[in-house]
Amino acid sequence: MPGPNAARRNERSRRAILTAALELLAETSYPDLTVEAIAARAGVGKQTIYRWWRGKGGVILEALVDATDADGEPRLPDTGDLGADLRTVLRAIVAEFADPRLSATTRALTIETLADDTLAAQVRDQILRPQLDAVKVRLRAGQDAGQVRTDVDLDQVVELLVGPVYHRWLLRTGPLTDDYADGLVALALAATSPPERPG
Amino acid sequence: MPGPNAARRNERSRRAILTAALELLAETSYPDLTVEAIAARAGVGKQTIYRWWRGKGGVILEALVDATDADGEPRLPDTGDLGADLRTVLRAIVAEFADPRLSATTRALTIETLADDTLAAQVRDQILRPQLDAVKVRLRAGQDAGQVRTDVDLDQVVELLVGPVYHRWLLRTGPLTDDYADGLVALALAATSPPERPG
Amino acid sequence: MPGPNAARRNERSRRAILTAALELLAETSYPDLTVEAIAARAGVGKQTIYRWWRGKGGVILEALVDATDADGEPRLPDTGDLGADLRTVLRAIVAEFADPRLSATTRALTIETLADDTLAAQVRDQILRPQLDAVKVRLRAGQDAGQVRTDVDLDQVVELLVGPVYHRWLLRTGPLTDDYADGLVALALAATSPPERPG
Amino acid sequence: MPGPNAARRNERSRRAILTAALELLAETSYPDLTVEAIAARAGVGKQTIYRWWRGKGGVILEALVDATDADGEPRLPDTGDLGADLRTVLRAIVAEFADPRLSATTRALTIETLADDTLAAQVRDQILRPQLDAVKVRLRAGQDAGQVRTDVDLDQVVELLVGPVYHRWLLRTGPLTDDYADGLVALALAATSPPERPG
DNA sequence: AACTAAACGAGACGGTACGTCGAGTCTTCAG
DNA sequence: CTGAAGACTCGACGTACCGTCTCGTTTAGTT
Repeated sequence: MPGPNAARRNERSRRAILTAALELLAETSYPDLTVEAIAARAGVGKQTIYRWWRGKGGVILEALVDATDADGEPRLPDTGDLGADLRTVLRAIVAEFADPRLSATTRALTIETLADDTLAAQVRDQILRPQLDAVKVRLRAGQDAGQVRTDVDLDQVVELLVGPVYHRWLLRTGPLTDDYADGLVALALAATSPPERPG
Repeated sequence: MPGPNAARRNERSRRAILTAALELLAETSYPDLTVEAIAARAGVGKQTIYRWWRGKGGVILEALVDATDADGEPRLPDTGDLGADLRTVLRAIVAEFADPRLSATTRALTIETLADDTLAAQVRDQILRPQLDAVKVRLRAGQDAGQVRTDVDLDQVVELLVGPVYHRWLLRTGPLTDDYADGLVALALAATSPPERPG
Repeated sequence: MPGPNAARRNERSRRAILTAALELLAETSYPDLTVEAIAARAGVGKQTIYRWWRGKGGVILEALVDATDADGEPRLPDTGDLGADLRTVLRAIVAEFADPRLSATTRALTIETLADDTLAAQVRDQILRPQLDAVKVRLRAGQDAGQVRTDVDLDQVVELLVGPVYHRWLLRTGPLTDDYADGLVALALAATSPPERPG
Repeated sequence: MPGPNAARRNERSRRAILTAALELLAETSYPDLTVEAIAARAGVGKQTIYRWWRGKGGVILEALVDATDADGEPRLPDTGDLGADLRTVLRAIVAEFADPRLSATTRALTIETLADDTLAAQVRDQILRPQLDAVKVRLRAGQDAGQVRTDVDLDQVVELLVGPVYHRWLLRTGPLTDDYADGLVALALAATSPPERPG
């Protein structure tokens, strides 16, 4: 995307920068994370960072995208039991937010996102959307199987599941546990289960 | 709370600082808001800010608390129609997040909150909790009136309403409209309405 | 000289301030000596210092004048042996400059003097002049006794004795010893002894 | 001497800083001279000053050394007439101290010198010593020519000439004129002329 | 295999803001 | 109604990073 000739890019430096950034993020808070420190830790000139990224936000984003891509396309299990499948994925999400190590990058990106619309769009499209869509796909399968009403907006249902977790994590209004995840799934299913068919 | 003798505090300076902070926040992004600028705008020495607050985060918090307190105890309407009442409040919340002016302070506090647990707790208890509790009170009234199942955790229901809005606002995954608010209320009601009583 | 009614002045505070100033001067370098510290040490409000003095320079001056006055009018010995008397006084001066404790105040006043003409005049007239004049008086007695030429400016001779000491002390160009003092006296006497009277 | 790589140093910035410092010193008193003002006047970041100097004292020192070096090795005239030569140089020294513009830097360095031993040593060795030595050289020539006694310490004689000037300048005890300079030379010569040779 | 141009490490640069310190002034309150 | 205590405005301090800008030095990809 940027001006310089990407073909000549030093992959070793790129990896060192991403690694250093994640390491430092695990050691300090995000506002205390500096481009200078990343460059020093990576054994790299500052210019090499600014040549390829717009700042620390971009570096963190790419680090996270890299990590996510390694997992391949996210795909939810489909055991036929919609509730069980949703519980599985929501428990995983809750666990990720509860883990201070894993949530450090999320926290970092959230901060940067609040002030930088460009970055926000990238985070949304490259990281968040695929994960939300995976849930949505599973819900659609539930619709097809008659377990979910057909007159609901599936995007909204996804947010009904994920939004409260995000809210609770950011604002620390309560514990992030498996029970909490299960409760959310129960509520979401209750909200979207089709009306009883009269005999 | 801090060291200096609060009795000798200059109320004029305090007000000038809070006002200046809110003004500047409306003019620039939060990361561009500096203590130096607040002091200059307020016609106050920087030391007077650092004497009473720990940084710009604390100032914004107090400014917002002040503004909130002025409104008095938040109290939801109770017209007897639970759905209508919830739509009213959720539309208000959505409108607030959609208004760039109003959401600037919220955005600012959210950023600071992500890196400062002390501040996070203050925001939660002094600003957020009262608002959430107001919704909760209305829901409990709904429970008493038999409009809401008695076996649900009302805190969780509140989050079911507010969490998705917060999620959508922060991550910009969709528009914040009245329709969206109404849809959330419909889902929440469907999730919590008591089972049909057989005739 | 100052505005406030001197009659109402609190002598206890005045003494406490002067004492605190001298104590602190012995503990830290002069630029590190602050009005704030003096006030704190003396158990006095800052205003009480600014009410009666123009700053730390004035305080130090008064402290030194006070100390000097206690010694009464300086008077050089007159044993009839001009050389011996001058050696006595010059050795004392050299010793005072060589003593780090005693020279701290002198150093402090000199600094302040360099930037404040008013203070410089006070130092000159209240502290320095009496000391120089005492030497001058002894030299005049020498003149009367025919030991000193009558065609020399005695002020200049005094400076001939004291100037080099001051120079050496300030610029640290050599040791300040009794031998050095004696050498200066010898040179000064040689410069001012009357011509041989032909038999 | 400092940490950073001197080879990469920007000579333009260095010159701008020294020039700005001298300009500002001519405009304000030394205590009112701030690093911030020097940086602003020089169009330079403050860090660039602190990177290469320890503070304003060091800057002034280097500015003065630079100016002095430009003059090359100081060398006193030797016309054969010792008295005339000494009068020439002492009149020059007196004139320099009497000139408010020229004495501003001297005054500044003296202040800093009083509180910083490291700087004092630099001033002594790099600025003062060469000037004093030049006088000493001329005196030694006088000794060789039989105009000065061989049993006097020439360093002491130099101080006999310069010390009183310094003293009078600092303490403002009298005017700094050519007559004063001539009088000092006369006294010094009288103090050091060899005894009459009996015919 | 030498040439050339870009990316690289290093780090100095002009800046901005930080959080602290002290100056000198102004206000409050106890004796 | 003085004077201690100390909060106030102001402005400089010295530091930390920002993002830009040279410097030589690798390191590719031509020629």
